[in-house]
Amino acid sequence: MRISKEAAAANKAHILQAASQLLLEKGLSGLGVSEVMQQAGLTHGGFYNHFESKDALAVAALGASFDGAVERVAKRAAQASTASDRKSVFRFYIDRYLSKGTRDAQNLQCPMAAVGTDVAQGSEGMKTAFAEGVKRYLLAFTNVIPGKANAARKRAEAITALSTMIGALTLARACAGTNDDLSDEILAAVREKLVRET
Amino acid sequence: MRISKEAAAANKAHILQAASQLLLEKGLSGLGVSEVMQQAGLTHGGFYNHFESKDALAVAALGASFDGAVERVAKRAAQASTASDRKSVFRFYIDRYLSKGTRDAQNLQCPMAAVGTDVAQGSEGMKTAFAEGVKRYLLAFTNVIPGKANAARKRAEAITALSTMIGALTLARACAGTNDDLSDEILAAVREKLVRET
DNA sequence: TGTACATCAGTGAACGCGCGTTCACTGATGTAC
DNA sequence: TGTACATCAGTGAACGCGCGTTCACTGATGTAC
Repeated sequence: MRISKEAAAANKAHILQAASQLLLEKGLSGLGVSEVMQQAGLTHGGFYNHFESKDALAVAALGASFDGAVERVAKRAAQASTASDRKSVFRFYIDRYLSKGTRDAQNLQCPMAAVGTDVAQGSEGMKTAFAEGVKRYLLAFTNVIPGKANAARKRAEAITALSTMIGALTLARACAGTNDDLSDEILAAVREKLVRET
Repeated sequence: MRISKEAAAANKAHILQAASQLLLEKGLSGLGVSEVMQQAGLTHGGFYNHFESKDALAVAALGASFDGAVERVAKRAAQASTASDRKSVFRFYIDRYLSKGTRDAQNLQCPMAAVGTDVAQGSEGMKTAFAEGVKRYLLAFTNVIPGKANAARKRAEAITALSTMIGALTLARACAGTNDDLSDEILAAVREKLVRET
C-alpha cells in the first residue's frame, strides 16, 4: 500500500539510523540489508525504494555516523571558551574515549575505530565518505586541542592524538575479553601519555 | 591419490602461507577457503584434511602473520647494541612503517593494522590469537625503544608508539586513493611527532 | 469539493550467486606379514 | 626384500545456507479533471 510522503521520508530516516547504528556495532561486514530493514520495522523488499544498493546504504550510514561524531566534538569545543576550559575538555574527551566503558560498549560511536580497517578495501564511495568524515572530524577536533600553538601545529597535534586514540581503542577492543589485563594496560598507558602531554 | 607425509606437510605449509598473505592483503572477510587453496596450488576439497574449519585457518594464519612481524622487529632490535643504535633503528622503523610505500603495499605485513577492526567481532580464537600476538609484538618492540627510561616506562612508550602507528596507518590507508593529500598529511604529522620524541 | 485514475511505498516470495562444508571416489603411500 | 591390503591426501561435484537483489502484487496516497 502506498504511504504518505512524510511517512516514507520518516521510514528512510529510520533505515539510515538503523544502518548507522549497525555499522558502528558490527562493522561493514556486519551490515545486512534484512537486519537493517527489520530493525527499522519494515520488510526487506522495500529497501530499494530508498537506496540504490547496499553499498549506497553503507556510504550514507558512514556519513551519518561521522555526522554524529563531528557534532559531538563540536558541541564539546563550543563549551570551551578559555584556554583552561579547552584543557579540561580535551582531558575529559581522552578519558572518556579511552575508557573501559567505551571499549566494551556495543554502540561504538566512533566510525574511525569501528570500520577503519574495512574501508581500506571497501568501495570507492566508502573511501570517499570516510576521508570526508576524517577531514570534518579533524577540523572539529582541532578546536579542542589545548595550548597556545599556532593553527598548523594544533592541527598536527590533532592528527597525532586522533591516530593514537584510534589505534589504542582498536587494540584494546581486539584484546578485550581474552586478555583484559593487556587491554586495560593499553588504555591506561595511552590515556596517561595523552593527558601528560596536555 | 595419497601423497607422502612430507608432501602433505609441505602442502599444509603452503596453505598456511597463502592464508597468511591473503589475510594481510584483504583482511578477515577477504579470506576465502577456495582462494587460499587455489593460491596454494590445490583444490578446495582437500582443505579439511589440514584444518578443521575456516576459522581454524584464520586463527593459524593470524598467528603466522604475527610470527613474521615479531621476527622482523626482533631482528632489528638485535642489530642495535648501543643507545645511539637503538635510536636510529627506531627512527628507521617509524619512517618505514609510516611511509607511502607501506601504506600502498598490497601485502601489509602488519596484522594489527590489517585486521584490528575485524578481530573485535571475530571468534574467540581470533581474539586470543590477536592478543597473544600483540603481547609478543610488544615484548619485541620494547627492545627498540630508545632512551634510558626504566623497563616499565619503555613498555608504556612502546604501547603508545604502537597505538599511534597503527591508528595513523589505518587512517592513511582508508583515505588513500580518494584524498591523498589528507593521507599524506596524516603520515607526515605522525612520523614527525614520533621522530621528534625520540 | 468530489470523483477516477495513476502512482508508488511496502510486502513477501523467489532468484542467483558465493561461500563454507560434505562426500564418494581415486590411487599412491605406508604398513603388516 | 617382496607382496597384499589398508590408509588417507587430493579431486571435483554437490549441498545448504545466507545475502543482495528482483518482481508481481496490494492498496492508500497523490493528482488530474
